[in-house]
Amino acid sequence: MAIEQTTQQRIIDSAFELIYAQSYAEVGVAAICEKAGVKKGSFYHFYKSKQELAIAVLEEKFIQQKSSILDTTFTGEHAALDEIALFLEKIYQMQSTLKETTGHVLGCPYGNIAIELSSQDEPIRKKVDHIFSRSIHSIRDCLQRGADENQSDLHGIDVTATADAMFAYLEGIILMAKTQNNADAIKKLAPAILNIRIYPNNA
Amino acid sequence: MAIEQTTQQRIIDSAFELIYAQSYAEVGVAAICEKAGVKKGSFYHFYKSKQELAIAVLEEKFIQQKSSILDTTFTGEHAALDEIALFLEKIYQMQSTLKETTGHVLGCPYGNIAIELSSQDEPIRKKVDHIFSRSIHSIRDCLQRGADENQSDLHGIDVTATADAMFAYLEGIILMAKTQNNADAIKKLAPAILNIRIYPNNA
DNA sequence: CTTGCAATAGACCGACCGGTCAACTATATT
DNA sequence: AATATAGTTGACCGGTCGGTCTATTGCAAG
Repeated sequence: MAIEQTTQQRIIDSAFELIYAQSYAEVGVAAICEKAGVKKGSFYHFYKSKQELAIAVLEEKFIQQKSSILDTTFTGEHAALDEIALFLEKIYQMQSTLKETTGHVLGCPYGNIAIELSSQDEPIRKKVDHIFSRSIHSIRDCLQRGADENQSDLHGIDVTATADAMFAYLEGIILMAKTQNNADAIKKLAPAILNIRIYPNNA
Repeated sequence: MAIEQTTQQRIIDSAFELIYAQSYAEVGVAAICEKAGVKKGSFYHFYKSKQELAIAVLEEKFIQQKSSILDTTFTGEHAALDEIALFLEKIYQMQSTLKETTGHVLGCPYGNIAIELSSQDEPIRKKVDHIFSRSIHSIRDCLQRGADENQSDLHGIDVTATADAMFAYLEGIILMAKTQNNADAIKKLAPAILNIRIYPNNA
């Protein structure tokens, strides 16, 4: 049962938790080190800067969440829109749990970083952009299958643009839930994602 | 022609510009004072803390933007969905101009603050929440009129929830544009806002 | 002319920031 | 046992943070 974690893993986990609960700027390297039980010198042995750590955290945590959430939701076993609805339900559950345990709806860890740092730190902006792309990819594949199988009225949509739009809506309702500090906003607004559509050449 | 500004106004304008372009945490009181041409002692004569200033900035700038954007868009002179489309077009224009002038799509000034500080600073969270409520109010009134007049297929929708959903979508596409540092994302995703609908009792 | 107060000025504070560094230890290889 | 290397330690750096304090100015009312 002994959970043996490497120093690097403890740094990444601590950094994620602190930054997610607060913000990138608010969490200092010293706080991350303290939580991880690591001295500052060791920290800079593994990462040459706070920024480099942040990028490692984003990648590591996304990979974890992709396999635990995205890949278990978009399995291709159910109707496309059912899988999307299930996805939002899981997001709601997570934010709801966060509210209960921490007192705050913390929102999307990647969206939070994107908004805080996109205009100040280009490497981090690109990292989040890439993570968003990979998330949207899961939605796009789901929609593509639905369109190919003539599910709902998905036939004829611009699959890529519609996946982008649905993801944007998801980020939007998470932002509202965080601003209201109330996860129920997600539950209330979730259904509307199912009738988002973008069609080709409607410029 | 002499634009005489009070010290307080210069502080608020400087703070808004700096915080909008960077972030709340990244911009120090000293930087705000320097940009405003004010000494620190004067700053703390008017505001008892950086937080108090931030709240004043949010209120002041929202009032300005409400009268210059919301009130000139949602006039009741056009069809409801036309006014909403026009609103998104204006948002696109603003972000596009920002990209050209500053090199960055800066996103929503209130959404940025909400995400950065909601889980750390309750008074600021509440302030942004209230600003969002007032913005959504404009959309709701617009939709209500459209529903009353049987425009499009707006009759029978949950007007309040649909207004919330449309606003969430707006925030979402602005977030995507900021993350991609490309205002065109707004233009591409904007049309889908028009078929967002939430109906009563679909729990 | 004087009293009083809003506004300005700028030196100063302890705390904390990200990051560096030289010294030390543990482990694996030869 | 000797060596090399990865990992650890904690003191230390200059700079910045939000905020305080005292002294001074400008102006308006008596």
